[in-house]
Amino acid sequence: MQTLDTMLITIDADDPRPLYQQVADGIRELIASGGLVKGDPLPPVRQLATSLGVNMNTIATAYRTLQDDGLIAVRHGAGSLVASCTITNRTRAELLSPLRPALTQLVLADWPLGKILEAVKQQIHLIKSGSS
Amino acid sequence: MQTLDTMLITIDADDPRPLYQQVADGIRELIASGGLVKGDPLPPVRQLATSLGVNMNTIATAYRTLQDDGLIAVRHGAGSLVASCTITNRTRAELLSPLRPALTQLVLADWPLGKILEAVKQQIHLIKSGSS
Amino acid sequence: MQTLDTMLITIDADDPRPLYQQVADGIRELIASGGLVKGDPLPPVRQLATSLGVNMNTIATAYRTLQDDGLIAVRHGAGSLVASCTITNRTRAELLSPLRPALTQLVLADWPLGKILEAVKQQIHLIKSGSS
Amino acid sequence: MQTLDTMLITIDADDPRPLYQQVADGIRELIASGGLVKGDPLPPVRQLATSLGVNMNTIATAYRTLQDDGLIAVRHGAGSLVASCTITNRTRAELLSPLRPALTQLVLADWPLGKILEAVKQQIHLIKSGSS
DNA sequence: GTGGTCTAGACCACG
DNA sequence: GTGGTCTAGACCACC
Repeated sequence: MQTLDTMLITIDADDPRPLYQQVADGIRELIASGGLVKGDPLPPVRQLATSLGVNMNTIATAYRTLQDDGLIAVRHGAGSLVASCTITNRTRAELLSPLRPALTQLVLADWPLGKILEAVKQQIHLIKSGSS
Repeated sequence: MQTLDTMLITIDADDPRPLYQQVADGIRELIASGGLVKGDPLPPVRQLATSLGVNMNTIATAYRTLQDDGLIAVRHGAGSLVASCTITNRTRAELLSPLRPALTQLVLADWPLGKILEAVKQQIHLIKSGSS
Repeated sequence: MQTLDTMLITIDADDPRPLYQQVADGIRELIASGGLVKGDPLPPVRQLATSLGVNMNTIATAYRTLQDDGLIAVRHGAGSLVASCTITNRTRAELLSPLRPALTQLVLADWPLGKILEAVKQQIHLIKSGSS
Repeated sequence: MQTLDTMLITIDADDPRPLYQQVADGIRELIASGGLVKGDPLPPVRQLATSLGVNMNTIATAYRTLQDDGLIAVRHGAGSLVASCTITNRTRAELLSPLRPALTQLVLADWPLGKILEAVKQQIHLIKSGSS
């Protein structure tokens, strides 16, 4: 059981992703890292909104996205909580397709295979440990 | 030297990426795979547009993106060509940041590290060989 | 005369209906099935609330809804009871309007008329027999 | 091929459904009736919004709902169109569950089975013919 | 007090 | 000109 105070999500205006997706991705990482486990409550929409300095609706959209993923449950009038820590019902192709352009950039930057794998391993470690 | 007819870029309306980015990513993969090398001409904007069934501006935007990468040179009135086969001027963080959310999905899907690395190796191989 | 212990109402967090309406609908089905008849007492708000694991106000709202239907009588300080087993004062249009979107879904799912009528017959039988 | 002018969707402030759902349900009926077929363009978000006297975002939400159903395709910057005329990937239980409370009301109103079936047949006919 | 919905209006991304 | 995103603020439904 985790207190909500550990919610460390950062919003970056220069990030190409829309704000609500940055928030959703941030919470996904928190769940992936074990920082949030099944049953943990999420902060109220309004609280997280003021805490991150964004609009209420932005957070609501992020929560709706996570609800569609089956990762969280939003209970009208009673707050939201982590419903599951794993994503299922997603095909291998759907999971891998966002990887393609990201890896293409590394190939074009002339990174050798070993360096890429090393970086991937490091990123996964960072995700699982909940760092930066 | 490669003829332009081998340009095999596929556009998918269900892909979350905007069309212009699908086009740009497609050309990036062609360059990464060696299917296009330095000096190779790119098809005229109009021709690629009609060939892919998209708007001319969509292709123009894609070319502009690639120009910003330094990968292609757009010569007003004289067509475009591949200017370089490697991306430089990109920080390690910029290159790795799109990897984060893609890998988070795999972690949430409960893929073990080995399976992820195997998939990454396979994807890189597909990119370098210019497959699917 | 029916004892209250046979109250078998199930609450489902994934149901799109609000909790109070699930409770009200459940009691409506119990009355429609003959599981509760005119004069039968309903469980006290507090008891049903703890029994279903929901808030007291949720039950109170459900009872108020049923009272508006004329199905139950809520006597301050003396418990509630089934006041009638039939709904009146409802226009044909009011009764049929919730059917429209439900049937539209079946039409969009390409169910032939016969299959829909069969399913309707089965559902009515389930309601009248008080099953699942 | 249908012109957009035939879009006859009515918004009712007294309807318990939220506005965006009334719009989505209205378009679902238009598709179910054959008034809109695969490939038909939908009116631009802004146009339908002013035409119905609601906010742009309300229509955008309705369109997003229909997109999630797979019924329409929304193409950023290029309008929306009907992508399919049938709903799939929905379990029998999911399709039938909204029928339960609607039928319960009719049972409580003491409608005999025959009258209910007759009304259901009529409603389906109205849906398929695109009437009121 | 919680989340849901809606509005008006702005700005941006896209085709 | 299209749809997407975001804001500020309001009101309602729900628990």
